[in-house]
Amino acid sequence: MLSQTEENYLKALFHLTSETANKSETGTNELAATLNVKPATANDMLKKLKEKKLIHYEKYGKVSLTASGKKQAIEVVRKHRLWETFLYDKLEFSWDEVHEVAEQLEHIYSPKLIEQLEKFLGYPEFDPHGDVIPNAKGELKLQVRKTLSQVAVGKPCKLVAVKDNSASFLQYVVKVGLGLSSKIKVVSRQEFDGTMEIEVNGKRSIVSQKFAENIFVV
Amino acid sequence: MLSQTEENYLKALFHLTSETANKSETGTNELAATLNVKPATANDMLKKLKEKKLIHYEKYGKVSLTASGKKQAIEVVRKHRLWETFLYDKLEFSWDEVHEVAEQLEHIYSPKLIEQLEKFLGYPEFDPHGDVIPNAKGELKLQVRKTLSQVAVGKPCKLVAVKDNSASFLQYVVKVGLGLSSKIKVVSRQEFDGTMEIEVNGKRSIVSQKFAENIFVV
DNA sequence: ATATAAAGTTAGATAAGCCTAACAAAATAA
DNA sequence: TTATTTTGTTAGGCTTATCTAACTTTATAT
Repeated sequence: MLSQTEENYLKALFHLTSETANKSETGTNELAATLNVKPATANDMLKKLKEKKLIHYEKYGKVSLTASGKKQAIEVVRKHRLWETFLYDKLEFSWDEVHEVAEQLEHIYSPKLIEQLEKFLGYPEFDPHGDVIPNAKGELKLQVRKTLSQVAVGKPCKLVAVKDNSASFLQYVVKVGLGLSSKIKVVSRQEFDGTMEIEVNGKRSIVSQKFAENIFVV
Repeated sequence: MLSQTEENYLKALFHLTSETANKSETGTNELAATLNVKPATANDMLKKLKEKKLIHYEKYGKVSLTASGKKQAIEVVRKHRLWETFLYDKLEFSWDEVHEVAEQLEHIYSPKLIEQLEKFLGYPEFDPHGDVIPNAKGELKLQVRKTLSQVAVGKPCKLVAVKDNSASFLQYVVKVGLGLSSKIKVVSRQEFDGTMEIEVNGKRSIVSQKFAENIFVV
């Protein structure tokens, strides 16, 4: 069985090499930065994960998950998202509070627990941030979605998910009046720096390009 | 904050020095045996816990919890029992399955999680094994109860809790036809080895003294 | 009252996961 | 195409929690 640390490395690799991230490989430094460890530490773990055949990796080369590594990473993601849903739906946690606790809960080992939790929650398809919850087989629907920053001026769209799950970002999102399924209209965009004006329920706000890049819409 | 390991040592010390165990102190070897580690390992941890003022301990002396240590131990017990209740009441876990998973869940850190979980469960007083769940202040009702082995022949009694929480014991308990609140009549007892015959719902069984010592009744 | 047994302690080792400092390779820019 | 910057690796150390083996203290039994 994998240690919590190993699970965290696999999960980070999964996120860094997913469709959402638009690339299929990553490097030691990027991985280290994601996990808040030094490159030397990440390097040690890469050797270990390669040894266990969970990643493709050669010295000085790029890193990607093997089928086995991806399967295990998805299982962690599945647990994370189910727990987030539990906290949000059943325990009155807010959008920005669920992530941190789910980071701990995702490492609990008990197949029956996850099975029953999923059943108890009514086999949810999406977590509170709008992300797809992989099913028990590790399959996850590919979502067609773009970021708010890619929407044309004048176009209405709907928020389906957020990219960043940090409390600070989510609190900001709420402050602008946004939530899952919010309808957004792009009023204008600055050519210079991508800053845009948006309208949500009649309320207008100015948001940065960085902000808009972290909002997924359809 | 305490490590999982430290929490486990405190919990073990709590159980070994509780009213139920009929003593207020324990030793290195007993503690080590409970936690399935070697005495040398337990000894190291005792020094560390003393340093943190969580236990009373002097070289070659007996061990007991300080007020601070007891408070933290009870918090772990509280979490353990709330999670057991969750698994049993909400996720269809059986009597003998809850303990193992709760051993993992009890170490999740999130005050809000426990608060909300307790509320969600309807502020339960007892866990699935009949043990009292400490409240948020760390208070726990002292239960007056004796073991089945102490019941006089001919006396009827009611199962209120079990001492051993292992799956093997609990499965045996179920096999004999027992569960929480089961009514038991002591039919006879062997003077020689304490083996007793009991009757549960009209069904008679022979049980060992060791078995009877692990059943709490009123 | 002393010998033996039981309980407890110490020293030194190991593995996981992290670090810093020094170095090597690869990518980029002049 | 060479110099510089970025990226990645190695070597050696630290901490936590574990172990074994040897030793010491306390308790028990004759």
